[in-house]
Amino acid sequence: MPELPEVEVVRAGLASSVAGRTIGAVHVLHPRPVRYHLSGPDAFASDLVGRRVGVARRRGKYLWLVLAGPAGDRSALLLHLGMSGQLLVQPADAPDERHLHARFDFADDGPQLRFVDQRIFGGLWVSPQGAETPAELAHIAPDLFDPTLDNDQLVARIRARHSGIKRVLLDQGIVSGIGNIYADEALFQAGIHPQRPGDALTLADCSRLHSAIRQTLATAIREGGSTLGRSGIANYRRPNGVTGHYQQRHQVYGRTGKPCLVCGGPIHRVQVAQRSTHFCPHCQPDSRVIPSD
DNA sequence: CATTTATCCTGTAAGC
DNA sequence: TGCTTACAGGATAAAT
Repeated sequence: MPELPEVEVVRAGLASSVAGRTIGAVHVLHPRPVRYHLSGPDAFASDLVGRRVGVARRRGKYLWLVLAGPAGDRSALLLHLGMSGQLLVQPADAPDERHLHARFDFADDGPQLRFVDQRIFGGLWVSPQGAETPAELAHIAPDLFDPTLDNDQLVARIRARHSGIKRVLLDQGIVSGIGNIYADEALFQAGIHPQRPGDALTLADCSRLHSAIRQTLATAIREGGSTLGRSGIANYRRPNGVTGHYQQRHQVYGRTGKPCLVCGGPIHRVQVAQRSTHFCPHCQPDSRVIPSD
């Protein structure tokens, strides 16, 4: 479930656990997660050994570790968790996790950084000039916490789309960081039907949606993100192994058929962009424009 | 051109 | 108990 809140919590966890440490060895146990590092797994490892980890940054669902090193080198270790990726900081003597695909040992022989990913949709690669903003992220829009976000432009782009608003929110080229869970939660909070066309949103709708997204994401970050299910394998955890708690605050996601916490009516589920979409038909009417206040 | 779908993977849970 | 099918946090190339 790594969406913006989970990635931000992971970023903060890495900032406090691996920043300032020097990479001693890199073990790639499965080639797929480093598929975007075009020179191959061995080159991926050798590009990182001896580098000191600096600041941990994030944009949308991507995060990167700036690498201090030879003067003038501005490279970064770029990471994406995909659907089921986890970054765990573990003692060197901890047994290998199931689906452990890459391990970073540090020169101080302290806890290791491990990349674990059941579905292997995630990826790790070195971005040569990626210290500020990796070139690989050129097509990814700023997220709602990015100071460079142009809100007027965002509203214009939303209202230029005829697709349903949920599909628009999931498009990382429009605004980044929002995934399936937080799209549903934010649209519920804003009182907007997920299939309302973007070009049918009023300015007041956009303003309410903007506030709802920011509040939803900010609260989720404070709660450590959302950890779903009980199976453990593919579940999101912070690098220190602690689970998130925001799933307890979900209003619509995963609540199909249960009573809406506002009006009591049943939560519906439909498919939007091949993703399960949860909403309250009463609180999120299809066509009617809801007054701002 | 904008928009939608099919696909990459493994695992779990539900239905028969 | 076993087998089959649907579904799961995302991103993107290919098709429409």
